[in-house]
Amino acid sequence: MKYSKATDYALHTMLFLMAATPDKTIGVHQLAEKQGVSPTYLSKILTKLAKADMIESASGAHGGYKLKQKWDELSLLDIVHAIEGTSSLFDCSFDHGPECPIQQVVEIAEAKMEQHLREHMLVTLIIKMKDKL
Amino acid sequence: MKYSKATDYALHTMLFLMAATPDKTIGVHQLAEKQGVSPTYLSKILTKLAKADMIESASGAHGGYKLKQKWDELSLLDIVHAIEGTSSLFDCSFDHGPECPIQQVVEIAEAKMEQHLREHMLVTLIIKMKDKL
DNA sequence: GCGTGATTACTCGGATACAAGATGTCCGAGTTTGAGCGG
DNA sequence: CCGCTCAAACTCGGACATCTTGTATCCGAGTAATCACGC
Repeated sequence: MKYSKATDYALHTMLFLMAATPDKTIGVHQLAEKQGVSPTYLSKILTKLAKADMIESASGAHGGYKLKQKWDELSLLDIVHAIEGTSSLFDCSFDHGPECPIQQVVEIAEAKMEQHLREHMLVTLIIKMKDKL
Repeated sequence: MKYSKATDYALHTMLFLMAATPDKTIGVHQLAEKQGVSPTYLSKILTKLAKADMIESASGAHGGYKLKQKWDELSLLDIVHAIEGTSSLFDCSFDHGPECPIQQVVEIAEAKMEQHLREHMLVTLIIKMKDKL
């Protein structure tokens, strides 16, 4: 049970974009190189973020990705959800009545984790690590 | 990002064992049938629980699995850890200094989830659903 | 100088390849129980 | 009635087979900027 590497790439890419001038578009190539990923693969991940309306892509020469408007309101959870999806951690496959007690406990636990991720904005992370990007 | 079905099977199997007379050994076949899994596969999962010292196996005729001593002290988290492993949700693959701030946030979030799972004992779940097994 | 077209530098999206892990099956080996059988 | 043997009913563990998902690459198509060229 792990977050995929895609989540890792997505998070770091968002930090890069925020650390740079927020309005500037940056090419996939440059973003990929910093993290040692192939540009095509990163592009796929960024497409997901674009569909989640967090960034937007500009095609053509000097194209690339840049942040959308409310980028300073994004939390860690937003990114995780965009990449990993929002479905529950646990699906009870045994039929015992309307609600599985195990399921309920796990869902609350999951909610606590998500709450913590929701409380942490990407912007505040930038401050902590701006010099290390 | 999901718990595997194996975790699901493991949890339910533990509940079955607890709902039955705790000292009784029950065959894999019977346990598997209730959940609609193949006995051989379930056996693999139960081997993990046995290695984690939660249950013990008795071979030979009338063999099967039964709970070990401190079964009433087991939490949901114990089972999850036994099956899913204990490694962290997130591995930062980007090199920026000793500690990745993202990593720290995720780890705390994860700890909150685990705390909640740790607080819920399997025994208390049994009470809620004893009639539905 | 200005429009037009070609070139270049990009992203986009689908198709595909590859790898790893989850899921599930098969079988040979070992172990305990209990029944059958001979003394 | 006792003890020995043997078959039956199990689990154990390793070796596979299969399926799904994550990871990654390739390429054709589209698009925007820029440059070249002709008027």
